[in-house]
Amino acid sequence: MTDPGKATIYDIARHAKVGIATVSRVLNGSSRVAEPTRLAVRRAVEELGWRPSRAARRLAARGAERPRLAALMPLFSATFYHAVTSPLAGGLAAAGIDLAIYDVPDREMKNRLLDRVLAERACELLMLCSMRIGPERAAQLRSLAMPTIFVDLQQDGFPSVSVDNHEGAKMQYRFLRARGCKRIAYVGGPAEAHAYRDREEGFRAVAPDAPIEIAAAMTVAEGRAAFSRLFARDKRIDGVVCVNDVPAIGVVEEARMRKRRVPQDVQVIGYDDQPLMDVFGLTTIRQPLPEFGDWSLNAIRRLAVEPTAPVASARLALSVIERTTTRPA
Amino acid sequence: MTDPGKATIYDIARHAKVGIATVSRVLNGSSRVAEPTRLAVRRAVEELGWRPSRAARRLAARGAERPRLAALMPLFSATFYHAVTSPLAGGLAAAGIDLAIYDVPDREMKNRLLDRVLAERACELLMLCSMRIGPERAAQLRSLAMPTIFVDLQQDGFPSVSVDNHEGAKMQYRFLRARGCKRIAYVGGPAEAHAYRDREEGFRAVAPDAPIEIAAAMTVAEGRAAFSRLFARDKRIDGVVCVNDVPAIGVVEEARMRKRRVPQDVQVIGYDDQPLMDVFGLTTIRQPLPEFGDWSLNAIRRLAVEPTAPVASARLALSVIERTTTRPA
DNA sequence: CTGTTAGCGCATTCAA
DNA sequence: TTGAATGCGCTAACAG
Repeated sequence: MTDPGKATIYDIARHAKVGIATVSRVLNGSSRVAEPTRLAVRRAVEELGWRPSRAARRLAARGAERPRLAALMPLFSATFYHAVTSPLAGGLAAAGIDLAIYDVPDREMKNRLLDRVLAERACELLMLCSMRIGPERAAQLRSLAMPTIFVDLQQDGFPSVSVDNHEGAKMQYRFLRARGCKRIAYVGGPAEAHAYRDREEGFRAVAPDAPIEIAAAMTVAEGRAAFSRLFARDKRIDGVVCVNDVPAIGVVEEARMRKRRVPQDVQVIGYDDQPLMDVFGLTTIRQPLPEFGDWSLNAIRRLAVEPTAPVASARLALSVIERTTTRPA
Repeated sequence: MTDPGKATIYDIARHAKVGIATVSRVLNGSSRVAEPTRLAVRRAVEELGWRPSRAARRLAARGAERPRLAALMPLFSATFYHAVTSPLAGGLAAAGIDLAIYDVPDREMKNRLLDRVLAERACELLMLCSMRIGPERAAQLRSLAMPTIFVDLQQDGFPSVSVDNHEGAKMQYRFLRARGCKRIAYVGGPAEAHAYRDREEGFRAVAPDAPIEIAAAMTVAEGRAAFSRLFARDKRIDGVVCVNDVPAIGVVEEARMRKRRVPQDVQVIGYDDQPLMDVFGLTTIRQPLPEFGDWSLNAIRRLAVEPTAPVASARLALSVIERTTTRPA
């Protein structure tokens, strides 16, 4: 029929031959309305495909508006995602702040979403996870006075909470070295992820010549495959640094499958300290993920009250969680 | 000063002794404004603590509004949460639907949030995960014509996607029986969770006299503790049905710690088939979690277009994933 | 029971 | 460069 979603209560009032107040009444189920008129209105609503306008309703309702946080993040990692959104969602609800989540699979989508969200002024607080922005975008955010925080990666000129991924990879390398490894290899992840790229760079910085294999999908199976390739290149590998715990599990499994004892023959160290890694006994780098969420929550609460408040960035400490895939010191 | 957030551009116009159009101009950085006036306005904005009204802006902007889905769910389980929101978030973005997520830690918060969201008409689509509602709430949703779907649990009169948790527990029990278990015990979860309670009821229905212990926080450690208690009550237990994979891991570990061989002496079956369970070799019940997300996405897309569209509920099939914590048939 | 009227807070012509 | 007026779509008095 008519362009759906464009009809207003005036249209349906005319169509049903009643006043707009009556329309509003049946729409809200408030006060009593004669059955015939109510039906006429309902029918008009159906026929015209009317849809309420949130904006108009909110405006007319005179109710206080809740600030809204738009959180853009790649949802590929269940643990990361949960670790940050869980404290956030709970705390924001208590603080009366709405949370809108947008999945950002790639850079193109990041820009599309950002354009949209900013153009529509869909939020008054912005949180960008695991991504960075260019200078023009930064300028835009500033000129719009949009309070923005970065999570997982640093961004010049904006508050952020992050860890030093370069340093994390170096810690992994040094740890294996200190445990006696002579031939250390690296299992990396997809370079699209800044964090993974940073880790790989950090590793490269301390071990320029070490062999590197990529586990693109970050699965256990890919970890196994990566170790197989590494092993084919050099059977004397005695240490493997992994960009993430999951492929690290695969590395351990495959090594054992090939009769290499872990940690006697090959030592393995992961990254993240995901759930259950203690049960596996995987030595790994712990990222304080819950603190990402806590910091974000506090920053957002602060900015919700005072959008121009200065917020100090946080660089969280990494630590080695020593378990049984590496030898005791 | 004045009640912050209550100031309008009229207030700041008066305060800065200019017209509201001018205020609007400096606020939007549009067209040229004399530097002195711009500063005056900026100052007024600061002093009055003015905050833009999303609703008014959207209304004035005349732009089309995106429908919004409010998703209420308990965020306690990372895997469940991720499995359903991930496909949803991606698909909704593509469909031009915004996703607002609300953490629902308990029933009280559920009602508070529902009251708020409905009162504020903060969304035009509603998704309720892992929860049910009473008749009065159902009537309210219907009278508001709020399209609502239920995920994880069935709700009479509304479309839902779910599995049969009663049946799942029975499958677990029967599976162990078929593998020769004579004395089967149950490790349950917190009764606040409908799904866990349903599973426990299902188990009870087939094994009225079996011992039951609860792992309240659903951790590996609690699984261990639960088995310890079970073991103290009856050393001849030869099968353990678990409400969830995580405590199941604890059960396996503790059993082995106590020199019970798994699966020779004690067989264990979990529930969920969470990530990495294949590596652990845990026999478990698989819930098709990604399908929860897919079904939800489709249902929401449908309802976004036609709010009154009839949507068929889905009851997804459970399956036993046989691994090495149970004996071969 | 129902229609008329007046805003809600802002962006935007249109004049000045 | 600026201000007054208009309208966005809806709710809520206020009359009838």
